[in-house]
Amino acid sequence: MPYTTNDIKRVEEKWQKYWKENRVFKVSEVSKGKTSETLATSATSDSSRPKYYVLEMFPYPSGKIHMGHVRNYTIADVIARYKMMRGFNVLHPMGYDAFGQPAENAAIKRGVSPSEWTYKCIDDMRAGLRKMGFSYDWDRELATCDDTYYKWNQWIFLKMFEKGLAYKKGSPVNWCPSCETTLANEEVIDGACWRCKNQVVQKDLEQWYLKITEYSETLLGDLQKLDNWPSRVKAMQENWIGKSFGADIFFKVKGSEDVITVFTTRPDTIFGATYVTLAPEHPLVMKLAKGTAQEKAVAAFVEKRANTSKSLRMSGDQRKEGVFTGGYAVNPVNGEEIPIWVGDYVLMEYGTGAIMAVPTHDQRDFEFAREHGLPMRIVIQDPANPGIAPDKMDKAFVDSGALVNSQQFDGTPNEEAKQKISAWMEENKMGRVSVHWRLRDWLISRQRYWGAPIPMIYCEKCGIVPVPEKDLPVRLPKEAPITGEGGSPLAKVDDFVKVKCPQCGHDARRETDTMATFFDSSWYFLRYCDAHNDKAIFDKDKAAYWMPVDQYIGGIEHAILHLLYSRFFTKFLKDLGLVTCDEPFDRLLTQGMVLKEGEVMSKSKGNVVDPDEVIAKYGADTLRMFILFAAPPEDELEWNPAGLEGNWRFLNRVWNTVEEQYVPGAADPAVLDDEGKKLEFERNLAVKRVTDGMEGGFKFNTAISAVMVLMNAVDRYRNSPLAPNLTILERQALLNRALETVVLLLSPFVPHVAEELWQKMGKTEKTVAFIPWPELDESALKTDTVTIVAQVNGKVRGEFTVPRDADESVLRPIVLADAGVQRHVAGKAIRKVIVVKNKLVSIVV
RNA sequence: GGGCAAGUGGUGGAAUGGUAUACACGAAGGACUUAAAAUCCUUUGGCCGAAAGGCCUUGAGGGUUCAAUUCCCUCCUUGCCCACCA
Repeated sequence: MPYTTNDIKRVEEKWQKYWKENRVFKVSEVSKGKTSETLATSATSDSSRPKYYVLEMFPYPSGKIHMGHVRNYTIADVIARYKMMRGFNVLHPMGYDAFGQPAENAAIKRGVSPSEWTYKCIDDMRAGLRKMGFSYDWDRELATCDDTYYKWNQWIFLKMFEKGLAYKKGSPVNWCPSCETTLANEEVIDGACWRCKNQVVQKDLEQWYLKITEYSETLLGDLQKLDNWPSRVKAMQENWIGKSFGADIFFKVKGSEDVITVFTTRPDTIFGATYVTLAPEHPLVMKLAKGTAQEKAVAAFVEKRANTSKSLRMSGDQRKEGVFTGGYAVNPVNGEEIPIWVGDYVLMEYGTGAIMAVPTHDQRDFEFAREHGLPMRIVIQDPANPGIAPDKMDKAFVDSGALVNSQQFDGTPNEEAKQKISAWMEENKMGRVSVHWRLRDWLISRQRYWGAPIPMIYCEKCGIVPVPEKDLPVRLPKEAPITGEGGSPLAKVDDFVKVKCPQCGHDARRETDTMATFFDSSWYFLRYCDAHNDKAIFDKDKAAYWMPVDQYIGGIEHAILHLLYSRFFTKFLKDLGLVTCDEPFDRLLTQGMVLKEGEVMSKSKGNVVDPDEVIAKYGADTLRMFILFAAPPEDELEWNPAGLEGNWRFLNRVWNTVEEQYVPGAADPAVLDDEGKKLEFERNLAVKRVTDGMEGGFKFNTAISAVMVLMNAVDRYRNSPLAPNLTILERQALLNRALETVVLLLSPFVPHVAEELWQKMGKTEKTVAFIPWPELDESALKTDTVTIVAQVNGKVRGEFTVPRDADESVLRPIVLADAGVQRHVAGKAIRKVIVVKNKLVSIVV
């Protein structure tokens, strides 16, 4: 019977039901050498089996799964199922990153509670995931909005507070006026809110921060351990952490006790500093201007700057504006008095908020100096332009050269001078060698409702008091006035706010901000190790068994935020003694986007293809196969209905061939005929190619193509004449073996069809997911003869079938006897013959 | 401006120094059919040629090598990330 739409539905529902009811993918860890109970249908759990933890980035439950999810989770599912067949004890969990703003927006728009809306979405999501046939251990499912989960968020926060890693400070923060909440630096993209794309402004607020900077050095250094991460993700993190080596240099302010410390990565240019520039927010700016003719101009500049949003400043022409402060600084290396300016191109948040300007050797300083007519002095000679005058330069010279105008350092190559001058300055107390980081502490408080409450209490007598551990979780009140306006909704819930101080017992107020949702997702992979523990965040031994995640899969958009925060949390929890690994994710695969007509599929572009519709027409297996076959997992994937159709036809062909050609019970032949040998060769070649594809970087597209090649060989074998020394049954046995291999090799990709065909083959002992992966018979790949090519002067001139492993003495006469080769060799002297065994003979004339 | 990828038939893509274009899609022709769908078979990088065969071809140019999509240099294009970070 051909494979029709009805069959797909029947077969896919049948197996999804079977997997669910028998909890086939429930996994048990081996803890303290003890084996926990396991279901008969799933893999037997014995301590000799190595563990494998496959994880995909859990979804935000927006309602329905989309093609991006389908791609992400299909890739993970193939890996999980393959590892199961290879005998690993596989943990493959799923959950929901369920806190966040869309739930609040839905509450405002539709009047449903965020909780109700979210749990409904989770139900829909789960149904969508089940329809794809993913091999999750559903017993470990979690949602970050459950108090059984966020209780431990709060617990981590308290531990961080205890260790001084969570602290509150007032400072200018990124504020999204549309979302009415603060944002982390990482959440501001091109000056706009990452979620709503509105312009972000700066606001002075008291906020909670996590001291991620405490881990800068190890977050940077440990990137080196991540051999199996894409290099570009590592590069992005490296950039983001941004370690700069250089020097802090002390400039005394003329006529005052004040000292301006500048940071520079170019101490070699110190003799070329012709002015100093301060950031507008620098505390000395107004002090310097006070009482000078510049006072008004400086005040106006600072004011104007304060009223310009960061995003506006960064957009536009980036002309360098600034004014003279009226003050002078003394260059410590030569006693020169140079003017102090305030300029908008100097950022208070980076370095010391002050720079020494060397216009000849820094392009920004150059532009500022030109704009404002400031002096320049060359201190590094451009080898291509010796003796050029500063006013003849059209841009700063930033390459290497020897020092000039630098006293005792004249003639020193500048790279060498960096070290020498720094050391010399340090010795003479003019400066010190220093390192600055781009990474800032992580702002985690949000003025929103749908998040984990920050477990802190404000008492007039005792100050900031942490909620005692025994009082966790601090539950989110069910009802709160969510309007999207006027700050934290929780502040308006009296029952929540009013609390007794845990220390003195007097009236106190709760913190009403909630945690950024990236907090929730920074440790969920640890909770999966022991998802229902109500006594502890997780059992240490269980985490030690499962961690690190062996294979993590998700989108490149999380290359910085989520992955950096997760690394930070893992390191913190390791310091607490709860985790044994340094890094949470051993291997990382970043899957490419799904495109349609060259554009990313997205709701806003209106070009989405609904997975449900595809499943209804072709089934989940066809969808899975198309997604895996059309492009390697890391590449972009162009949605192609014709390709989908092609994969559907292939599955039909496999289905029909098994139904019509597979006859159980045939006995293997003692000796193979030539056609049989060929089939066994192709069968083993497919095993080798699929296995290599799985082990060497998840090349699913070529793995599937290898199975297609095997199917082509099966058809050829069926249509070949029966050899005289074989019985029909013996021939049948070879065909059966090949078809069994086809089904097993395909099973990680198309599990429903594979289960059904496996059953049709009469193999009912257990689900196909735990049948051992086909073994490779290397000897079948060693044919007696091989095809080699002959090249003359690097060009292919002939093809030969020769005995395997023949050497030059055998090959040379065969090749030279060939007419095609002779045409190009005759009459010329043979200078060299190169033989690559079983591959080619190369003749140089 | 800095960093990282990538560029191969009509299309998605394959090949990690050794037969460039595997596998699939699409297209063309054929078989089956009253017909269509489905299925099956054949052909399918370009140019010259009746054929045998020859020449060209992996963004462009150069280099290393008997041999380069693959290694090296220069340039062009596209995508992504970061960015007045001193």
